[in-house]
Amino acid sequence: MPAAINEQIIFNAALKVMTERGYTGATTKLIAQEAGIGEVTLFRRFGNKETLILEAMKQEASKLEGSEKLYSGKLEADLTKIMTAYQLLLRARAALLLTFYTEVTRHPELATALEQPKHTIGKMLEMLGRYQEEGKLIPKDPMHQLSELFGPVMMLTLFETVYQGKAPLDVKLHVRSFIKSNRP
Amino acid sequence: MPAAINEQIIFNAALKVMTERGYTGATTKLIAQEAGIGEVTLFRRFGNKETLILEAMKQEASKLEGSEKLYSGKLEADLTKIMTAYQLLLRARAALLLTFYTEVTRHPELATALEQPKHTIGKMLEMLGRYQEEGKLIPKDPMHQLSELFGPVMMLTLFETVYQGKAPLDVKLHVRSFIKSNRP
DNA sequence: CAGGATTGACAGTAAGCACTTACTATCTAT
DNA sequence: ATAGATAGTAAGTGCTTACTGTCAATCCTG
Repeated sequence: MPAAINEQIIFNAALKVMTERGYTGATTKLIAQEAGIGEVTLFRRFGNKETLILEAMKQEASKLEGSEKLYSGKLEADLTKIMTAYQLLLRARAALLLTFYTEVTRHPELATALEQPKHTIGKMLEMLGRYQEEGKLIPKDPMHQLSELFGPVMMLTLFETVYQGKAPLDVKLHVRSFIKSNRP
Repeated sequence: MPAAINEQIIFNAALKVMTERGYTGATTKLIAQEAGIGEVTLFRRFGNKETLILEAMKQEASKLEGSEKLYSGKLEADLTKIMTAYQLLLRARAALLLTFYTEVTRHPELATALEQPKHTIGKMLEMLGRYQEEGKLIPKDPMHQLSELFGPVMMLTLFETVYQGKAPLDVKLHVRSFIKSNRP
């Protein structure tokens, strides 16, 4: 039943299969099945598997782009805001992020899909640096400070699949605790 | 040149190849090459690939076993000790742990290899609970507290491969900061 | 030094992979 | 109504995979 195929359907299928089975495990046959289309269509549209996966990854990564500005001058509000968004994203896409990460080290061609997230992290580091300059945070490597914020949430979310039944971290409390130990 | 083959050589090769290429990517041919033995030997010794990988994973996981007791009564010393050990382990085996984790969700047969790490984590949670009872730590979900300790180190280590040139977290400072925000 | 055990080397099998080719069917725009 | 673009189906290519069988060479033990 030929009709114009929405690329989003293909991307979603590709990412879903790749999340479940990794890069090599995500066969074109399975992706086509998941998307409900013919396998040949994938090659007609994207040329090869690598391009298909890469475009799907890039498109997903582009969703990270928070167009809003991170810095407002109110430290606790800013941190709570990005942490809430990050926790949501992580809970929804934890497995995908992990797969992204491990597969990128194995297939360096896929690294271009990481530029967007890198940029977003850069903006967060800038924000922390600015609060440091204002004397609202201890001056230290902003990357370390970011790890103190995001690391616990990341770890809890990842462990959720193995150690089930754990309540998620309370973001507001966590931010307050972070500020408490990072206040000059 | 036939001679009794040390199993450790095979396990190391299997884990190295699997770390670099994942479960399906770790072909028996590559593992044999890495170990410097004939591919057929692998099947004679382990029967099939799954058993080989599983035994290699289990053997590696068993090294996590800290026979020493975690609780000494001195909070800061205890935390610093396990954090130092953990950071070392993570820096050496970050990619392996990540591969463990992602592959386990894809090949549930491999899950038995996770029992040892689970047990070790359980003992850490016990230790934190005990310090909570003594009033040396805020009472809260020990898993959350553990995430505050390990999460930042984990995140920094994982990001090291992508964002290079970052100085590792100072464990002593991190522990002190953790105690500061988790003191009643 | 004899003999059982273990090895490597070589060959081969069935299945699955990415990808191609050839053809037919449907939709859309004119 | 027709042409061009896009879809599905079916078959097949060459390669790689896990795994098996066979056999001679080498080691370790008694």
